Amino acid sequence: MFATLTKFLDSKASFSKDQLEEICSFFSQIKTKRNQILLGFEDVCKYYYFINKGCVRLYTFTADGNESSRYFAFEGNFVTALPSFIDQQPAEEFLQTIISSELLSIRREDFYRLVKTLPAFAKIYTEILELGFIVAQKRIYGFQGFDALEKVKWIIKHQPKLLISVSNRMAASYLGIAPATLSRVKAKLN
Amino acid sequence: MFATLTKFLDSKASFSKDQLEEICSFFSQIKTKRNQILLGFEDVCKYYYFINKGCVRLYTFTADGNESSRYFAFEGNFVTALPSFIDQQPAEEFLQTIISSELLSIRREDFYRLVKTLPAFAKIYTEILELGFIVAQKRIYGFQGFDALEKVKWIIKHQPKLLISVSNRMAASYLGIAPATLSRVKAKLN
DNA sequence: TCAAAACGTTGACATACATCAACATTTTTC
DNA sequence: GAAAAATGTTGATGTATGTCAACGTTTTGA
Repeated sequence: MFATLTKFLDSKASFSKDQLEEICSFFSQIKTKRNQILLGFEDVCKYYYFINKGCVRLYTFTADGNESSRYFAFEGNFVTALPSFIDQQPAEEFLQTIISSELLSIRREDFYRLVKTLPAFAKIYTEILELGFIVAQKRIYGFQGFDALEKVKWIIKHQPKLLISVSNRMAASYLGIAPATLSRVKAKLN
Repeated sequence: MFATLTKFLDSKASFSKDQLEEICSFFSQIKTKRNQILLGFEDVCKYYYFINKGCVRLYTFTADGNESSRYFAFEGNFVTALPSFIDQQPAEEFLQTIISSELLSIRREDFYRLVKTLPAFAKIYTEILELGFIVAQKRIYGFQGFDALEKVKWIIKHQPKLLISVSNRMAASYLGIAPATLSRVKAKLN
């Protein structure tokens, strides 16, 4: 149950067996269904999730009422609605398992207690923040000045898993284009 | 010379007089001219900057060769090309003082030494990361689904300083619209 | 202080892409 | 396993905004 998590932790910093056990003791397993909402819009986010199996999507609605996907997290990664998790304000996004998934959740208090008490865990948190920042920046700024075709090519190159694992509609909403446009671009690429 | 910086630090965490002095001792003052480049594209970023006076812009060029402004930092704030600063890869952006400015710079090694040795300073760094992440997310995702008019209204509401302090061209490139479009939208708002 | 450069504004025009709709296909659910 | 719902595809059409150009104004730097 904790194999993937301990492997992840070990790859990022060095922990003793006891420490790993202590960390794992704070996580509970959750099984979710397809399209299950983990966090609703304007909920305050209380949990950090580690994905044992499945896929979690972060998404929201734009001003004109369209879905906008922000992030897809797959097996072996942490995910949460970070802004809300950090400052405990109502989230401006949803967390959803788009396929039936197996997650490990840790409560915010426990998470921050680990950050406070285990320097190696604090280091992992810093890395998550740094990496999250970098990835978000690259993704978003990388798209600036790209037309639909270039966006699709970019995503095929940098996140090939995405177009395979995720519906056209969701992928399109991640790329910031209409599903019809994505469909046409894909046709052009064959 | 360090008044603004110590005020900033004190507002974020508690330091002893000695600690503040130690921290300040790592900063050197720089005076820059209008449009001076602090960090070129593909340079590796070695410094964190604190702005005593002036304004620093983070910008890059899009695939189609247009300038794209990512961030404007004003007096009393830290700024750097974070992705490059963190992982020491060539920056995919420029750092520039758009008006003549007075900065305090700290070298990366010194910065991380402070993070390592002073828990209060580490806390500030974590906060910078968290806040940077949140601000970047809100800004960028906030614009999704906005047309030009809505973007301009948003910026007037949330960063009123920006349209005043910054040229039309730069503001437009921050909003992801053409200068001509910004001009037209502003005319419409009067 | 003045010439030169940069910038802002406005109009005419072009175009990528959204939207809508109709139909085909796949997936879900009971 | 059949009916229903969701999704993907393709065509026709509209529109917001980019681009280009011309001109007036402001800023700059020697």
